[in-house]
Amino acid sequence: MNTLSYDTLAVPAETDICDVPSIDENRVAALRPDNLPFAEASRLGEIFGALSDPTRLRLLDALARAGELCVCDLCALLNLRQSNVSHQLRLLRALRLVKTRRAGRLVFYSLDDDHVLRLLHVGLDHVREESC
Amino acid sequence: MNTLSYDTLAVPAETDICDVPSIDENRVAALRPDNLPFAEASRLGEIFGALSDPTRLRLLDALARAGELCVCDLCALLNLRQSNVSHQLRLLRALRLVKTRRAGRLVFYSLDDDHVLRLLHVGLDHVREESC
DNA sequence: ACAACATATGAACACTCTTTCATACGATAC
DNA sequence: GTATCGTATGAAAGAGTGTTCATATGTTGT
Repeated sequence: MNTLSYDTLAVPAETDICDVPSIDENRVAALRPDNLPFAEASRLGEIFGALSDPTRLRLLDALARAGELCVCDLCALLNLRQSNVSHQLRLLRALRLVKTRRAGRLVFYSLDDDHVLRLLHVGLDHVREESC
Repeated sequence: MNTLSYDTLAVPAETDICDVPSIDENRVAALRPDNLPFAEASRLGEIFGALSDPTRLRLLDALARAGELCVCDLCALLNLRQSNVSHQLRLLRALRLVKTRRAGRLVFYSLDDDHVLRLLHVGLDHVREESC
């Protein structure tokens, strides 16, 4: 999960230089203007990176099913240590995938974004389909 | 991107033990049977993990736009070293996100799965929407 | 005030990833 | 066959990640 943010359009800021004589230079030149900018790819990578860990996926799935849950309930439900749950939720919150609501000393977490749910569903479709 | 595969249903195989007296034991008990199994979360995490890297995202985006491209064209298009491109494509191929076609000494890569495209689109929607 | 509870945070360890260089493999052309 | 081109792979360095323990912060109740 990369957090860098330098951009790459036609002329990249990376140190990489292609070491192969390109085969179809016209085609490449035509495609290049529409390249996904590196900064956007990085931001997108952060989101997918948040979804790349089984523990975080189980947390998100639990929140999706329950609506909202406090930290200690998530601990009990998924059998995780409290500090682990807090750390992971912190990461998800930083990416605005999850939001919080305080109720006394409890803090209830819930999904903050509709896209996350869609990503989970599409991903699960993929996983379940391929196992046929 | 975790590659372990032990399972967790009602009774998890992890060494984790919750150290907090649960607040809402009934609610937790009701939710537990539908928990996302750890194995499934791991598999799902692998897919998202493949999408968590900017370089791989740019490769996939390029393939999505071009239909298919050989390794050296991807190098030229994204300004990446050949071995880097090969390594990343190998990973994507292992997850069946990408497929290959040989033509002489060239190897053309293309997207193998429709879900990947949808994941990219939903993800990009999310990223572009939040920057408003 | 204090004690008890829920959550957050910092440091540290083991582990994994990304990228690179060097080199091997495979196919074509001579 | 040999040379050349395109691709794949192994090893290694540096950076990053996930989880844990210990502890801090903040809230409630007495």
